[in-house]
Amino acid sequence: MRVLCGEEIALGPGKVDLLALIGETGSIREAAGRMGMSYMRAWKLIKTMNACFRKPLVEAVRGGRAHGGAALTATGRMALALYEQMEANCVDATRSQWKELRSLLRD
Amino acid sequence: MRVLCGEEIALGPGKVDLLALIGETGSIREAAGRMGMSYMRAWKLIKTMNACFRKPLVEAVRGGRAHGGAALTATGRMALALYEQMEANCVDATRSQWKELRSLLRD
DNA sequence: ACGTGATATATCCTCGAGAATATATCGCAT
DNA sequence: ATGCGATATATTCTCGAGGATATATCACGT
Repeated sequence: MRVLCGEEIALGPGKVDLLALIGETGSIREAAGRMGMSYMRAWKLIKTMNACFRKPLVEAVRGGRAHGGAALTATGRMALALYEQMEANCVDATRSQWKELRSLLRD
Repeated sequence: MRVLCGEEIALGPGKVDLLALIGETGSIREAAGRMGMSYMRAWKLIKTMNACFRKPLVEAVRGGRAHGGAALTATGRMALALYEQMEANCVDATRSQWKELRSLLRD
């Protein structure tokens, strides 16, 4: 499931996982590391997300006591929650057809 | 919405549109033309689909009275119908969250 | 003032997906 | 036999997304 914004992908599975991890860890670098992706890649995903929404989903600070960090904004937490709800609802609403379709698939 | 089969995409928006057009036109070439894609591309999509399912979704004949053509198999029609139902159910099941999420998006 | 560890951003480079091209094949009609 | 119009498949080529690398920036401790 993907949420599009023009040609860009505003939200997809990868971006959502990243959001969740940033919420947990409070760090872009740490979140990227846990997903096995480079900091660069994570940062570009975040840049895209922030550009797609009216308000940023992630806000980061440089320097400071903890040498910087990142956190979800209220909009970010809202978008994450909505996406997860939508996904759960989809799985639920397609269960019977999905079962039938899987039986037609090879693996 | 995408249906995966290992690493391959068994069904996605493009493939489903192609299936529908083949059902209507009875020809891979004609269907590809209407979607503005090359015959090669359409043929590769079909090859992938047929490989992902236990039985082919599209069967084609070469030569003959009408100089060949293509048609959906029973499995093909079933898969197409199931996908369309799943999509409709998803849209329905996520309407409220989707509306809320859209209000957070820029466009 | 300087080191530190995080974010921010530009620049180069690689690799592979997909387009383009070319060719083979089929089965019937004439 | 030969032509036709469709499918079938290999081969070559191109281009751009994404990774790798390098560097700048920040703000606080010490």
